[in-house]
Amino acid sequence: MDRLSPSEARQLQEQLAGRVVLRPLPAVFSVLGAADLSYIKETNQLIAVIVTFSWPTLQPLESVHVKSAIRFPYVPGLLSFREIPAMLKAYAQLRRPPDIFLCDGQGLAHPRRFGLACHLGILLEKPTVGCAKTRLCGNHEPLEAERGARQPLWLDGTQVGYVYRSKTGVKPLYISPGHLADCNSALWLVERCLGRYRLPEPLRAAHHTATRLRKTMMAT
DNA sequence: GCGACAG
DNA sequence: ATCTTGTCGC
Repeated sequence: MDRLSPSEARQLQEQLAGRVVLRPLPAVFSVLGAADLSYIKETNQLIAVIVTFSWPTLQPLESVHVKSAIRFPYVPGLLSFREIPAMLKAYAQLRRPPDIFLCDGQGLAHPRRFGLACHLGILLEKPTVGCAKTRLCGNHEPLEAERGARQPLWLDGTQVGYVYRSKTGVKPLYISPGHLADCNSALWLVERCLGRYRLPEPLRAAHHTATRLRKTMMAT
């Protein structure tokens, strides 16, 4: 999965998309993981952070991070090829592997039905859920402004996820199953992870850690 | 050809 | 993603 051309990457996505399994998330599990990245412009590197939490209490368990050289440019639709190498490196540092992963990006809500969350799920063979801050593709009916409002996200006549207003008056979240999950349980998981803010707490924690590390490392 | 386009 | 201050609205 290293030095692919964009067209080869798209071809690989179409192939791997056939392996994605859609089904409800496990009813019982004990560790939830969340991953996020920050970018170090000066060295053209990525910092990958994975934070794990006990479920369902969401108490922090451990946090790992790695620096990784960028091997693939950012291309809309091919984000996973840029981020996954760093995420796998961080994953190897974990003492206790998560049962389920929350990802900062799309899952099924992708032109070839193979967003970042699907890719990570297939490689780790674990349930994953995608939670993106903005839309990549798909259409939906108008969303009410109140917290909790939701609309199915459609792509070519099939539902690929939900557009979900996590807080009143904020921009919605784009939630879609990655692997070993489905639209409804993906939304359920995100709802269960919400705290006071727009983003689910695990992703906020991973994002804050990644951002803080970037600034810390710039001074090194 | 034109607009859209996760992080 | 990152570059960036004040400011409008819950």
